[in-house]
Amino acid sequence: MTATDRRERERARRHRLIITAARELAEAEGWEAVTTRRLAERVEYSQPVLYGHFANKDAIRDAVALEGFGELGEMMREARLSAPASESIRATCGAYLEFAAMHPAVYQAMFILPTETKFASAETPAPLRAAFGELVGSFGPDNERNAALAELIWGSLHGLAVLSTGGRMPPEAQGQRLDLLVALFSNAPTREGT
Amino acid sequence: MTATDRRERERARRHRLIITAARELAEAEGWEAVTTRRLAERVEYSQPVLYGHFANKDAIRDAVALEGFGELGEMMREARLSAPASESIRATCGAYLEFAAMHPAVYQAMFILPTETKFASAETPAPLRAAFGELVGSFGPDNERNAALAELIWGSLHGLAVLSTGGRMPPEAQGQRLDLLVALFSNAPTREGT
DNA sequence: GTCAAGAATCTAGCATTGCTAGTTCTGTGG
DNA sequence: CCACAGAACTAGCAATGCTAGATTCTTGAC
Repeated sequence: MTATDRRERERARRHRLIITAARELAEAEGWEAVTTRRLAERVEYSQPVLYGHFANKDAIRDAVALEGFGELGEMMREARLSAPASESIRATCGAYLEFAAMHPAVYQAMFILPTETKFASAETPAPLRAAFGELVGSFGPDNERNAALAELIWGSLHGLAVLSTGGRMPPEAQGQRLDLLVALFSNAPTREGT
Repeated sequence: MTATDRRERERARRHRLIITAARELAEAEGWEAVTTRRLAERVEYSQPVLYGHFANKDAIRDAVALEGFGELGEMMREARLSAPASESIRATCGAYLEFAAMHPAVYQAMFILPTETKFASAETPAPLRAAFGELVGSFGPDNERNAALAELIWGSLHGLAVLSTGGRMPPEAQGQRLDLLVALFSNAPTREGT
């Protein structure tokens, strides 16, 4: 069945093509510029083929987001491993903010725009779990306390990322904010109470 | 000139009517349901009158946001004043999160959706400055250190607010997260370094 | 009171959007 | 070589933000 086999391969290739085209277009001109017509033109097919691959436009964005979760996890992992253990929080968080600044449109698809992707649930996709695991891991062993700290610092990082790329907070001072944030979280008491 | 005077009054009344109608519709069904047609129907005028009051649809949303900044500042102020001084950070931050949870659509217009409103600039509208001032004030006198802490905690609060209302973080645990956040920020050293 | 000037408001329409029904083309198996 | 299945396209629908042009309504001079 090499015939249908080849078809399968070509189909997968086109699937990837659509995702990367959407990503590039979004990164270049923002998600509001990603219309089904422009996207179709970009991949050199007509609109209906997009719907042969994805249920609707949002599903395409979700696919871009999923790709992003993988990359984000990878970036945080590498940053943590290539830094001394005493700096693992700082390195991981720095990688997070760097990713958000480098790929604002992908970041938007992951964490800002409406999505069908399930967070903190049984159906949460593996790359997302892995990325969050990196954040927890930077605090040490995976126990309840570190998970809580990781969740909180994730919230903080997300806030900083989104407010600065959205022009609501001066982006220049992001480094200082990160320093301050890491300092506060490193002072965290080992048990609750002082 | 009571004639033109009355016209002026009616015009102002309708201006307010449009804003509150947009707000209610957004809060009830989300901003994507706020179309110019539905909004026009709701205020019982035709579409073009909307454009006699606002440059475009986004300007209506910005007007809703501006109203929100006033209310948020007010809420934080009241919370801080009716709490013991030792709890002012906690009270102010609690009010922030409460506002975000109570008025998700308004919060979205203020801090998430694209906007023409200038943040951290000379043209920043007074209600926005006042609201941020409340946050700074909860840390004590308005100096550089407290401003930096306020900016950072604002980022953190925003992250928590947006991730929990967006279904990306379980909303039930918001109280615990707030406790943890406030504990970390209360431990902040007075001068940089340990 | 009448009637033209000007303001206020509406109707109707444009271009663009996401999505799809129905037709045409293409390549494969007999 | 041909009939047929699947793939791709054309053309269109309903809804969107916004606006030009027609229409109605108010106002003030005579």
